[in-house]
Amino acid sequence: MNKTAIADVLSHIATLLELTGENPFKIRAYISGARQLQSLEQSELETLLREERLQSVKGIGAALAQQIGELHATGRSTLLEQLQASIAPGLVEMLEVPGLGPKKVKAIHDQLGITTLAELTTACNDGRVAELAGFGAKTQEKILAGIRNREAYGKRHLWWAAQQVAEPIIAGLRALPQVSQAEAAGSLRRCMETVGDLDFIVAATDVAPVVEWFVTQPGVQEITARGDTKASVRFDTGLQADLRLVPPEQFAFALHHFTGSKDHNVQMRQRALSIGLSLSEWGLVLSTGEGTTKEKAAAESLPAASESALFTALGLAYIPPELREGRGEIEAAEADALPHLIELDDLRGAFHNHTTASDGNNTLEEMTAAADALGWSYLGIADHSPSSVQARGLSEARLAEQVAQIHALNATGRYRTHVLTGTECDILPDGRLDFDDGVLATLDYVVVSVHSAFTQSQDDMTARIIRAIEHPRTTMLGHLTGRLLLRRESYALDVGKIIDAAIANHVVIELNANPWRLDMDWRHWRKASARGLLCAINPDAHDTAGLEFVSAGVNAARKGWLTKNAVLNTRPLAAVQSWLAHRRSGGHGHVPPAPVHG
DNA sequence: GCCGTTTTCGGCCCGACTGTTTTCAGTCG
Repeated sequence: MNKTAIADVLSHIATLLELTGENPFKIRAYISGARQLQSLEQSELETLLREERLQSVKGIGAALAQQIGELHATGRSTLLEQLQASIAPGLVEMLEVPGLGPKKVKAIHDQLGITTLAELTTACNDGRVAELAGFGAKTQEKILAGIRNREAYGKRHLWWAAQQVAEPIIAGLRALPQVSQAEAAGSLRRCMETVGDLDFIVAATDVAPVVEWFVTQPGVQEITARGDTKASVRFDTGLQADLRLVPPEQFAFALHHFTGSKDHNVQMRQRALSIGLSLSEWGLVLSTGEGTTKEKAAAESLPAASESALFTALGLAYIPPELREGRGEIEAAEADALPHLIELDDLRGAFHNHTTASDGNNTLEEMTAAADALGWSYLGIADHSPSSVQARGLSEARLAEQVAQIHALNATGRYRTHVLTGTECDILPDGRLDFDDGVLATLDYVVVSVHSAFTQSQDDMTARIIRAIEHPRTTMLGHLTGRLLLRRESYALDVGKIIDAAIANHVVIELNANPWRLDMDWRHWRKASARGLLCAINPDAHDTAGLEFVSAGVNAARKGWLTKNAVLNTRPLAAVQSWLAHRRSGGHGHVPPAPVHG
């Protein structure tokens, strides 16, 4: 089993342990172990297992090391099998119903003998659930509603879509006279690729009008909580949103707390404790003395007018929200070694875009005009190759015609944006490219992508892509895994091996910025970039509006700790042209390091 | 189950909200 599969098993064991009423800290140990494991590289895990040093990883002790070893070697867990034999799978499903936690599920099971959601629905309709101790009519109704809305409640949303809902709410909150500060927090602010719900943090003195405004927004279908410091609503799209109201002096602490991630917060609190302080959403206080953190925070919190001040108080450089994933950012901030992250304004153009020649919805000239309006120095056109019949892939002749059009367009000088000639060339099932070398040689660059035979084995797919990477005409690899967020999983492939091959062959890997893709995933970039992999942030635009997807790509790049220098399309046109020319001239494997700009 | 330069035992983040209670348990984040 690989580390992801093992981590999934450990998390599942934690869930099952919850249902048995186990010690919560034991459960937390399994969850934390799974997280630690996930943050290791597969190769690190192999090494640690081989050298029997797994227990050197913080959070993994004897028991977890044994579990992990067993799962790695055999793919099975005796503990998991024991738990599965004793717990009906329907109980795990019940945990997903909002309002139902392990205690209530256990009560429902033990006292009513219920093991499935269907039985639970019947029992609620019969009024039997309301009669249980600690339950009542409202709980029963909430369970029924939760089961009905399970799909919508549980669904995550693309960051791009959630951002569009959040933007007007933030603007509206800021416009209220009672509000001095308002920000979105949570996974939206951290720019996760998908978002579970929205969190808004508001500094206000008079809360009632703010709550009233919030719960009466268009699209609000249900108000699920409404108090003096918090209100929750659910939109008709299923997206949920929380509003949290704090006094102005607590704003920075609350914003930090609700931005998370959970891992980041745990580490921040540990860091605070290590220097004699206690950090909470309420403030930062001395960890000694009587009283709760909240009581002390109200009376004596160290002031923090901003998140920056909060980090400073803990001896840390400011950590941008995108990095707050508990993946080493606190250590880096302590050493003042955080990267200077790429910004949207750093981009000078992009390489992977489509026109009406293949499956795009805007013409070459419309796309160019749109790029010009964005201030781009260059726009790469990479329409599909012949094998992508469904996308009207270009024949050799049509490609030659398009290249001639591009040269003619550039010659007019009509746009400040220089158009580069490229192709998104299919990687055929055996790893050959879909155009002959001679055709590829007429282009400024070549993006290679998989669009067929998604069901190949991992070994075949990996070998196929590596063969394409080793092709001397290949400039960059498009959408590495083929995933569509919330819709389609990645095809099977060994990402590590492909990154190795790209670095060895000086091939760029694209960060496809289409909000449905964001592929290659941000989690791989930090290490890959440190090893010399060059990134290109490409919108994969199929219309003029699609060019703006690059902002989602920049978000993902920032999450991957990428700097401006790590991304090819931050370079000026001349530098990009000379880089591409060098690659075409057979500089294969001998490309000098990228010049440093800015 | 994990951890430890005060500890090998006794902690492990903790507060808001809801619904059920009549002082608090469970859930959530």
